[in-house]
Amino acid sequence: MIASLRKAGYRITPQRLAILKVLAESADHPDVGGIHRKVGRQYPAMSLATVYKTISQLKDLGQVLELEFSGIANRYDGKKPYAHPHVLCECCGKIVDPEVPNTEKFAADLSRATGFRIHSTRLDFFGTCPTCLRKGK
Amino acid sequence: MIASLRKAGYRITPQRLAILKVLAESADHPDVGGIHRKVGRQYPAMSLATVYKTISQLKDLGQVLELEFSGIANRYDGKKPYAHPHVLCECCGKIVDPEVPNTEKFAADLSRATGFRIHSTRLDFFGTCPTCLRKGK
DNA sequence: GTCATTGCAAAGCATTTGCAAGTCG
DNA sequence: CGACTTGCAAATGCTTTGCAATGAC
Repeated sequence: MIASLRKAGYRITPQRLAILKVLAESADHPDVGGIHRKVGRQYPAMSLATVYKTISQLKDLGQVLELEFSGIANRYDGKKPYAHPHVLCECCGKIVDPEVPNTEKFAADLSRATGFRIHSTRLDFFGTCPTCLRKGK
Repeated sequence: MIASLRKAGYRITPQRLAILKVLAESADHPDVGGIHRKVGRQYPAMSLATVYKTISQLKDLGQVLELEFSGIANRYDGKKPYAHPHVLCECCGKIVDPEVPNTEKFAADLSRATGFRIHSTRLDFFGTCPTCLRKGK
């Protein structure tokens, strides 16, 4: 990620490094608020705007995947920055990456059927996770 | 839709009828602004809030499918109010329903693999439609 | 020293909510 | 008539933007 930013002409600031670190280490698909909170332990003056701006650059460079939601804050995946299915628990907000084969074939079939050129894919499933189910929904 | 509202104890007002009419007749997955604009030809005083409230009720009754997007307004489908794949043109905003088989099987496999109980599904594809491609992207 | 970046505050949008006035049943 | 609805305005929550001060290279 650092190399990618440098190559694109962006400057490497301590704030950015801290944000990259959180993104690279988080397996839980955090939202901007969550990233800001974690980085804030080291940089209490960090602005939300800085997190948004840095993520936007990483997104443009293809280093981070943005999971868009309406109603709730977008979530970010710095570990697998390419389109893949997600399952979200509507009870606790947890997001997991299920094993699903042939997701690209899906898009290819679709492109053939509709004549669209497909740029990106969104395969999301919403439900209740095993932990929340056990707690009685 | 009318019967469904009445059965649920909601009143049938002229404003609601006009909104239902637009939803039932629109094949282009309109957003709230678009619905409001169309209904406004007959009811210039119609409030956006009324459109939002009516759609929310229809959503609860399962009579309308809400397509959530972040960044752009949500779109609504009153013709096929159950989860199905969509392809959206990022250039002109057009949404089409492609033919894709076995989408329920997808969710079933996933439920087995993750232990989640799946409530709803989101299969969206983003790209450029043939018309916009022809116009040179 | 330059120019990108930061942090703050204000603006922007889609959506929701509170409430007085109006109306369906 | 009483309870549900309407329409307005204000509020909310996430995200973006403008701008002066700061800091990377």
